[in-house]
Amino acid sequence: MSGKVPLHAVVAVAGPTGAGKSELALRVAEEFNGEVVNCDSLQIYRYFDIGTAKLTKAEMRGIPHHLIDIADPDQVFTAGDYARLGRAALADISGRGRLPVVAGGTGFYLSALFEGLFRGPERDPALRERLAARESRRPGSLHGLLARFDAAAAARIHRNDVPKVMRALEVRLIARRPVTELFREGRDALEGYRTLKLCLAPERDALYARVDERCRRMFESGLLDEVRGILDRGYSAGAKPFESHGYRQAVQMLRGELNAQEALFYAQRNTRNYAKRQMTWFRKGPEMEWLEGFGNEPRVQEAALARVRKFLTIC
RNA sequence: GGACGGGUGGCCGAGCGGUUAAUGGCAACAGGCUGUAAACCUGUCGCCCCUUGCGGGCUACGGAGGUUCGAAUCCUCCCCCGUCCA
Repeated sequence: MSGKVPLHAVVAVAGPTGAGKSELALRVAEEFNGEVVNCDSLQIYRYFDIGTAKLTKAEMRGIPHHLIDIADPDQVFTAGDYARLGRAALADISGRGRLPVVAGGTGFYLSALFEGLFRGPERDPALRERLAARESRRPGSLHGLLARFDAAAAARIHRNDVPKVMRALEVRLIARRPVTELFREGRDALEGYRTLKLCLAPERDALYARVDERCRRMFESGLLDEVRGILDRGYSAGAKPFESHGYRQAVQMLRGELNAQEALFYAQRNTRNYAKRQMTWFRKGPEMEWLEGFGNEPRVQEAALARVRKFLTIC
């Protein structure tokens, strides 16, 4: 570090769905003159409100929120896009002398924002289409191809994980260099900031109970109507965000493939499974400051605010 | 009362005389993840023991008997469940 250039501060609030990230982030933003930057891969999308537990305008209590409703449902949005927009938001907020508070449960986006991605080519739809066709003709052939072009990558990516095999191949074909080699050149990490990463870690059973309850309320408060509305706007039920839990089941219900009870059951179950995966992701996260409990608990909020206060005095 | 069909590990569901602790799916638990990530993928999964290696022991397919070298698989009786005829 040069020591001359003052570093801006940024706080992140991570944790599994339903842990109360939004509430805690809001609290931190209110307390320290901050603005919230969304880091949820689905709140990015317009019209997907109820099922993504987006805060309403009123719930935001006047605190500016960024990177919410910035993409249409049929738009391809990647971690790279997120990292770019996220950094722009950070710069903008810091530039105005305010504190950016990143909030969200998409671990991959969080790492793309802070740790960065490797410097490689972006996705190439045409190439992918060709590769996908090949794979569907002969399942497993992509992994075989990768083994020839980039043995190291083939060794670390399971042959069944087609999306990752495809990305590795795509990189190799476009950059004409193995991904593993590009990885070694490091990531495009965020610079110029001091970061404090908080991660909510509620007790498992309590979290699951809350997730179940939350899912029920989503259906009760019009998730189905929301989905109908999105489809009425002309978006296909095959659009990416419809693949997510809750929305997937709502679509199936509209098609008559599930009844209300089943839809709720599967939505709850998949959300619980997701929460578990998030915890796995964050557990290994570097330099995480753990907060046991939910983000809306006064006790947890006090602990978080104290932590942030201390962090800001060092900055 | 009669005729069929069925009761399998937390659930669903194969197996129908022997390499079967028992295919598979789900759940559960653990984990991976460098541009679609709320996605995609992997491992474990009856109990106990030597942390040793495809190792050893025990308990398991509604219950009780029986046939057999050997049964979840065949026979008998009983108990449940479903459909149909009365």
